[in-house]
Amino acid sequence: MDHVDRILAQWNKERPDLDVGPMGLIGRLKRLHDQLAEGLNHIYSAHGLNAASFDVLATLRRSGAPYALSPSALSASTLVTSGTMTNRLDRLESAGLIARQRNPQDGRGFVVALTPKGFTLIEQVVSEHVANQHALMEGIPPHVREELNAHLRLWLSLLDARSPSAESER
Amino acid sequence: MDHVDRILAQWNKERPDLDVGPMGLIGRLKRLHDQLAEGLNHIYSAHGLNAASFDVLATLRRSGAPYALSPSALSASTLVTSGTMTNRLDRLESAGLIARQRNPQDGRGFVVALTPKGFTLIEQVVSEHVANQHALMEGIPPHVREELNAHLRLWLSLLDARSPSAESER
DNA sequence: TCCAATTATCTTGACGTCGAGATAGTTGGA
DNA sequence: TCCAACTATCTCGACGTCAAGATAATTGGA
Repeated sequence: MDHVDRILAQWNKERPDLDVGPMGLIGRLKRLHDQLAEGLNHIYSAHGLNAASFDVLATLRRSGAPYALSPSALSASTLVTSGTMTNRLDRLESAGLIARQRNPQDGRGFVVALTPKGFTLIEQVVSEHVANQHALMEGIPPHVREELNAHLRLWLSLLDARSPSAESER
Repeated sequence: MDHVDRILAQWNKERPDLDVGPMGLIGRLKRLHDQLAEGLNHIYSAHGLNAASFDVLATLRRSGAPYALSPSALSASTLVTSGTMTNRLDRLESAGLIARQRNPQDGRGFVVALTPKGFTLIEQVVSEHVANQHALMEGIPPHVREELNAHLRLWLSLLDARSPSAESER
């Protein structure tokens, strides 16, 4: 009897006409998402970061040398708007973790690169982050992980197929 | 090969020392969460609501007659801070969907109740919301739903057991 | 060569959320 | 009866995000 079960019980009493099966699943997924976000945040904040700044630094790091991308490429990769990316970059720049240089090939644009300080930091934080993710899944048996992964992938693909929005796949 | 797979492939190339299995699962869960949130939002916004206001109205509705709770009870139920609840209630009150009355039993507090307009609205929106949730799971076979539900419940219980934070259960 | 259309990025204003602190009212014990 | 401690709610300031629009530079075709 968790938080979600209590909500379903209330609906069953108040609106017995509704089949709230999907609500249970979706609700539990949301709760899990929130708990995981909180768990991940511990590592970020221990290094003066948050999910937004980690997201940018990690994207630059995993893009490979020279660890530089345009703001447009970054916002496309991280699925946020250009305004949001401007804000993130402003903060990371004043923290000295990234540097913006004008793109010599295209005067309209910039190239955003990890500074040595930014590289060193993200290298460390990513290691801790991955270890933390392992810890957050501790106790979940391998076959459960496999099924979860397969089921989430299926659900995601069904939704992506229906929403003509982002995510072209391939 | 979806968005998550591409990220994992980059990490495997750049940091082959890291085991990013859990990252795949957690990443996919986050993507799914975001897609579902977007899907749910369609119904909310069609009625001038968003997730925050729906959350409050639905909590009042499923609490049963007389559809009234204190701001504290509401923020506890919806897992947001008191400041956030004040903001939500301000907006719902100016929209005429809820009414705040001083609590006659305790001069410090208020009682927040659905107005007739608020009740009629949430009654309709909840019906559409539940139908929408069914639609968002269309194509997922029954046994997958059962396994997903069981697995998410397990994961959630493991996390709750470890974080002494909210969620006392029972 | 020019310029209208396009593109890259930043700016602005509105939200929603949080944490910390302020305000007002209640309560239990000396 | 008083008042220190507690409680309910609101206020304030800082973030992070988005949508829409502004600014500046590039580009392709007449």
